[in-house]
Amino acid sequence: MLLPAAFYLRPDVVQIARDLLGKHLVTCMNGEITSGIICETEAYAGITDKASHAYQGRRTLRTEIMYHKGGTAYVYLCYGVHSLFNVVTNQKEIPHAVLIRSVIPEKGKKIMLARTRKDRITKDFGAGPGKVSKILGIHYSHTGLDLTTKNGNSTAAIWIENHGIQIQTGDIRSGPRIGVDYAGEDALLPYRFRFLHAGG
DNA sequence: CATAGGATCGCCT
DNA sequence: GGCGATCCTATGT
Repeated sequence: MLLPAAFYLRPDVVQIARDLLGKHLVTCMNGEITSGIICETEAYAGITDKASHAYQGRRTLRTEIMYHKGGTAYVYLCYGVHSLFNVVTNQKEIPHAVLIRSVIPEKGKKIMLARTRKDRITKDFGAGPGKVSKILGIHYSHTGLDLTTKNGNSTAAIWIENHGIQIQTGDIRSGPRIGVDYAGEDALLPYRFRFLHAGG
């Protein structure tokens, strides 16, 4: 059920990005549980990937989290407004990560509506990395949280569950990542994965 | 210390 | 489809 550390410690970040499709991303913020089914991800392949924050082994206060062991949350602020949630993968010191780009709301929909100040859940409610964090209550201050325990810290916990959803290869679309034009030829790598669920 | 820019979103036309 | 919001982070002086 709860994804074990071994899931994240595997060496192939692209495979992990595929495997995360259909898994449940769960948060518990101040006692409020919300969750969504992951249906879009992007792999960021560490020091050799021009699109990665850790390209060429860059280490800064922000990216240091990427060098933690697989199963750690890497959350950072984008465009001054959006917290983007990533799953760190691979062994300690190897800065691979998977960006979660969209989820289908599952548990705690009422809480999500309150967080977004909307009155109903539309089809694109959890589509987009900024929206994923918004509806699940994830903030960039949550960077560094351990995803392999439900305990987190006193106010926040994030984890991922396997509910046994089987995804056929034909239900996955891959393609280039979004918003990484600056990455030259690496911008063309097919590191983005989408789960084509029923109705979408 | 100053500055430029970003793995986006929502509202406007 | 075009654009402004909004502020942290990284880098340079």
